[in-house]
Amino acid sequence: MESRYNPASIEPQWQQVWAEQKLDKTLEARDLPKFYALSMFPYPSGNLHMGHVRNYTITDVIARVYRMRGYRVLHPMGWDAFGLPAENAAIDRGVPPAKWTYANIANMRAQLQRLGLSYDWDHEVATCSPDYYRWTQWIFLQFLQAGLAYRKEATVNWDPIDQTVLANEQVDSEGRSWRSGAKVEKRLLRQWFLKITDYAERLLNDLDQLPGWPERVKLMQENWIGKSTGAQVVFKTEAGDELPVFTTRPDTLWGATFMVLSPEHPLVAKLTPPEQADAIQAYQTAAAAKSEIDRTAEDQEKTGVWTGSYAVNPVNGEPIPIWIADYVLMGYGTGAIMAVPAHDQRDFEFARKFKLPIRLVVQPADPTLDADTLSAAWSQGGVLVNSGPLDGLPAGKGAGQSVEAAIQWLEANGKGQRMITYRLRDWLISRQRYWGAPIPVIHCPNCGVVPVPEADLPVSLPENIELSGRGASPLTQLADWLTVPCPTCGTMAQRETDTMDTFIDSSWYFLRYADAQNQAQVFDPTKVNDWLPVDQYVGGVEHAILHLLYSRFFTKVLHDRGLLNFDEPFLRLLTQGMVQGLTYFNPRTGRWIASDQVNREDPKDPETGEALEVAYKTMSKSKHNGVAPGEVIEKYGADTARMFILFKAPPEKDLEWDEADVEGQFRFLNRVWRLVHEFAGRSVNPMAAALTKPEKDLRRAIHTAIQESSEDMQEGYQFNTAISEFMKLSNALNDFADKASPVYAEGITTLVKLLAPFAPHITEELWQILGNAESVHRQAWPQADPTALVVDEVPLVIQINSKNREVIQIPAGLDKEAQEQYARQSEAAQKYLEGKQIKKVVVVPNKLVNFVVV
RNA sequence: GGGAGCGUGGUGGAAUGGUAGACACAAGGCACUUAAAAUGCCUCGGCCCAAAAGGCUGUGAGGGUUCAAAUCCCUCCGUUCCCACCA
Repeated sequence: MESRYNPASIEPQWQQVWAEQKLDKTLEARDLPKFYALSMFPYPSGNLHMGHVRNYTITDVIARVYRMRGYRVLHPMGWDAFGLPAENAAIDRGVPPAKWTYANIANMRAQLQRLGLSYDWDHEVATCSPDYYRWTQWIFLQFLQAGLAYRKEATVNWDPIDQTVLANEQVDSEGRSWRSGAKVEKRLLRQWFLKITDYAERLLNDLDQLPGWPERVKLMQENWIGKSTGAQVVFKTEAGDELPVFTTRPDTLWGATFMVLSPEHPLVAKLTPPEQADAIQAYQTAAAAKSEIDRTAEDQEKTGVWTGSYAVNPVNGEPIPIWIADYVLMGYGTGAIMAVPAHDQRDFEFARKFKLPIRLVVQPADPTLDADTLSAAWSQGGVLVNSGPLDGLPAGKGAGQSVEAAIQWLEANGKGQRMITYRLRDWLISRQRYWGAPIPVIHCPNCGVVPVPEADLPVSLPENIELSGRGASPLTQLADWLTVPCPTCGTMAQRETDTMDTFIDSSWYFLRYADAQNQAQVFDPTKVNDWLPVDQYVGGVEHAILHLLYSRFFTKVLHDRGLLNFDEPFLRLLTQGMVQGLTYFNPRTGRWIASDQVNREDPKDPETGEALEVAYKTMSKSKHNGVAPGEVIEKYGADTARMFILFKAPPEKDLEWDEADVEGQFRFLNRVWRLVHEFAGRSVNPMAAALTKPEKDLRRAIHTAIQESSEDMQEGYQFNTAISEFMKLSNALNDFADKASPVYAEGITTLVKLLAPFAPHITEELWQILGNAESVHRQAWPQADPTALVVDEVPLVIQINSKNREVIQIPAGLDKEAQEQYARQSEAAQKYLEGKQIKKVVVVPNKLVNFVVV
């Protein structure tokens, strides 16, 4: 009867049974409460890494617990399948991107299935499939109709040797093309944008509606949207041209002693007298040659050139010189600033370097500042001085303070107006790439930009192509594909050859999952409104900004188009930490060495014999750490891998993968295996009228495990402490003598059920060995019996002057006086209270009594 | 420079105002075994005492609030992440 726990044989066997029985099919019964559990879908790179395993295991446990609690659960999986790696692989190996991608999907799907993840594969989507991108294109047309998609010029990275557009990630830190090594140039192209800025205010405000999101993610989104309130003030040049500036500190306008324009500012040429022209042009050329990185680098010394012109400060009529400097960016605000050196550090450094005047307009009570001796800009509080109508006001942004007063004064005197700006830019979605969803528009010489009629969707991507990595997108070379009659006038016209940013594909996939196979519509609104919003979303914190913001934007737009009855897609969000692998580092050679080549006790470089440093690296980014999920699963089984990754650290924290610790989880599962096998087939005594003391204690242990692990799963998903509860229960069962007791039987079945969402295969096997025909995954999640949790006695801590002196057992639930009486009779009290005067007694019911004595 | 977080045994971590170190990993010892593996049992923050009993001390450092602080407040140190010449 006794058999060894052999995951390699039972796991695939049960996976097959579950697949045949469609155990993980999504329940559609409308009378059950719904739960939508979602993991961020992977890019099909070809292989699962430990970060994936962690992500999907977390969501799978949540989905399984909700099923056992009686919910109908949608738990789908799919593929974020468009993107650059497929093109790179195509160039390197001469395989068409589609073929490479689908092969990877097949491979990774098999790896996911091997982990025992309870997906309903009937809801699978792949963003590169025409069934999917047809609707991505349809949604783009919705944006176009809503006036939320438009074209404007924007720069791209241009490789002059390969004659191709490069993604930012294809440009190295020196500004060279990764493939040709050519110095990358900037080129202007007309490209498509989505007007996410129209939604900036809602995307910001609605963060308040997301109590189930981590605060730090909301804060990151808030910072990314970057709302700032201030004023627009128009300065005039001597020639009468207008130079609007945006400032968050309009109260310091009286302290503006010069202006700075971005070197690219369109008025620069006009402002420059001939004698300054050479200097200005030289500076502009130098600024243009600087890479983004150089220009935004920290501790960059201030540079700049005077244009030779002056502007008039509208609040006091003073002429102030106009400079250009590369620390002012054309892409932010108006590309021009008023400089207040006394109260802005960058302006201060600039003024000191070029000997420009500094005028104090905020004077704090202490220290008393003097513009001549100022060592840094004063950006803190104080009272306004030298500021005409604002003199004497407290500096600050609140009502009645200087900023608000300044805005009101500017508006009343017609010198400027209140203005709100956002750091958020419109979303550039054009990619000069092949492997993406084609933007469904046609350029007609007569009609201009014409949307492809919905009936003609999808605009399919020709799949059998060859990529060279040189020249323009292959779409521009395919005459058959490129040339089509204009849908409006019939003239021969050309298709748009840009494809969409892959972030578009992933901004709506969670909607399609609810109705993945719909051929007639993007989705049936009834189904989507039923399943959505997502109840629990799980993924890496690296997506905290872009993906989550774009998905929220899409959901709001589709809501406003009347397609959805909700406008926030994800109710609760869990951002899981990274998985890192143990590696060794040789500080002299700078080489990383995999852990399996090094003796842990005495890490030495296998080639040079030098001592090594221990380090952890992110699994997905390092090739040097030899731990792939495949090997671990082969050696210990999927259940052990799942248990380990959940037990090792709380889900939000980074996790260091160390194979030595995996053994511990394997041993725990083996112990459970033995416990159940030793029990199975035994006869169980009938329930006696009264439980013995050990039975009562065991019953309390059982129901404590239920109670605690259920709480751990409810609040914050503390899988690590939930598993430790299972271990405690297993230890209690192991120590329990009367194996024929009905309470012991209750403990065994409870343990198997509690463990089922975590280790689905071994529990299914053990459940069957216990004589059950139905799957353990169809059982109800155990309920804690409050009567079993009741304790007769509690430990009481006796403190004298807050120092622990003794622990005694007292009856539970005593009133304060009775509890104090027990405490007074304790040995510690007798010993330490003798001859002392009691100043105060603190009684915490069922916990402690503290005697404060002198 | 701005924002957020973290800092607890040899290690991962537990404890969110009330017995610090749950549950594990590693390590050491013992039992079983011809032996090994597996398994079971014991010890395991530091210091004092021959040992036990016991005592003192201990959650990055310093201070504060409280009968009571890993937990709350202030200052500093270290570290991680995000953003950043953002007007």
